[in-house]
Amino acid sequence: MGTETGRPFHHGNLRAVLLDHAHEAIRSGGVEALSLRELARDAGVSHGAPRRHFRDRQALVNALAERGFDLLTARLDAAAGAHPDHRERFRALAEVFVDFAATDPALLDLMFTKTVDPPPSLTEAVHRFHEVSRRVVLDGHEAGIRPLADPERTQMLLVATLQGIATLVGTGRISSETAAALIDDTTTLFVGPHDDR
Amino acid sequence: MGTETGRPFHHGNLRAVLLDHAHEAIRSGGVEALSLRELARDAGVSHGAPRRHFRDRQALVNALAERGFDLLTARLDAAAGAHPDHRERFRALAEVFVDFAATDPALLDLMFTKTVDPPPSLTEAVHRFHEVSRRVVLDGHEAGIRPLADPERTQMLLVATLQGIATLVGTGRISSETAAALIDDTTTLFVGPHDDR
DNA sequence: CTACTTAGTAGTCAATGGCTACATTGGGTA
DNA sequence: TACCCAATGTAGCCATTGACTACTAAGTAG
Repeated sequence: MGTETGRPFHHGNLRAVLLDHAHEAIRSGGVEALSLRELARDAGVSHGAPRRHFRDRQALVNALAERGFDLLTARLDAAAGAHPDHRERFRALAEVFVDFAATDPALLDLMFTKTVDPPPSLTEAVHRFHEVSRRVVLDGHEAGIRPLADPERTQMLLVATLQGIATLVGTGRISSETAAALIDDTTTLFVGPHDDR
Repeated sequence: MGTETGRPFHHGNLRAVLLDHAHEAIRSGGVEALSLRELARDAGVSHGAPRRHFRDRQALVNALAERGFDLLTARLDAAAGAHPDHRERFRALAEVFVDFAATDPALLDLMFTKTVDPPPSLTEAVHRFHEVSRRVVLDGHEAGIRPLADPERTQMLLVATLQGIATLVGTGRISSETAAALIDDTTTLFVGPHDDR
């Protein structure tokens, strides 16, 4: 997937190394702290080398966003697969989302920032990301759990809600405890009140 | 309000002019397109002048975020005041939010980006922003509209949801039409199904 | 073995943020 | 009124950066 060239050449796999360091850089310092030249230095290559893999700074940012979506999608997938019960699966999804935001606020920010002319690979990554919640919501819908009439819209509203909670956590405006409570509430709204008989 | 000095001095009111131009700049080009020197040129002052009003680039960004919150708060207030009916008031709030995102995606992005060590004035602006939805939700709660047990959490979840929808609109991932539909759905979830007798 | 493509290097340039020393201005006050 | 002083703006400087170009090295395919 993605635009991997993959084969070790002069350096090995510069592109992957650059992305790793870039990820690390934004984790401590935000997007603004990204510098192509610094990445080059970190990787031990000349300042022009990154240009062979990323047309410009924005291309690197886009690649990071794509990586972010792939990462989040993988975690959501794993969480969904680990819980057969719909309610638990739903909760697990939400928790993964919030955890992602708490761990990597800058990356989440990138992923939900407007990009003019996003590359097709990014658009595809976003699509794959939506597929996870889409499947979960559709499963619930078929099992009779229908908070709204249209499951497509339920899914979109769910993504919006989770992204919103995640953003509040990522920006430090609510605590992890509050976020956990909001996940409870979201679950109540989307799959109904807990049935503790 | 905020940190206005206000009195015309050498230039007039450089700070306000800089903020105006900055707002305009990010509207067409995002945060990355912000340049202190370009702002100075636009305002017809030397490149060092902005430094008297904003310690560094980040301070300008923070001031923009603050302005964004004040702007959004004012619009939300106006919308809330214009609708006595709870359901309509709720809808109006949501619509203002989404409209704001559609018009000013970069500003919304700023407002919900992590800031290390935000200035007190920004924190206060955020607080005032939360007050609007807080009051609306509490009013509804007292009128018996209680989607969740705790109104505080209802309010926070509402903000998260609206911010989420707004972000999806702002980033161009959903259309305005879809957003309108999601507002319907949000209203259904938070105020109950429409009662068309 | 040779030609071609990909990856990386080295040097250049304009623009930027941030710093410092200096000039100007207007309000408060002795 | 005259003076002082803090606020405001200026001018010059520097390191860093993103982007561009010409050149070199290294694999690969014919």
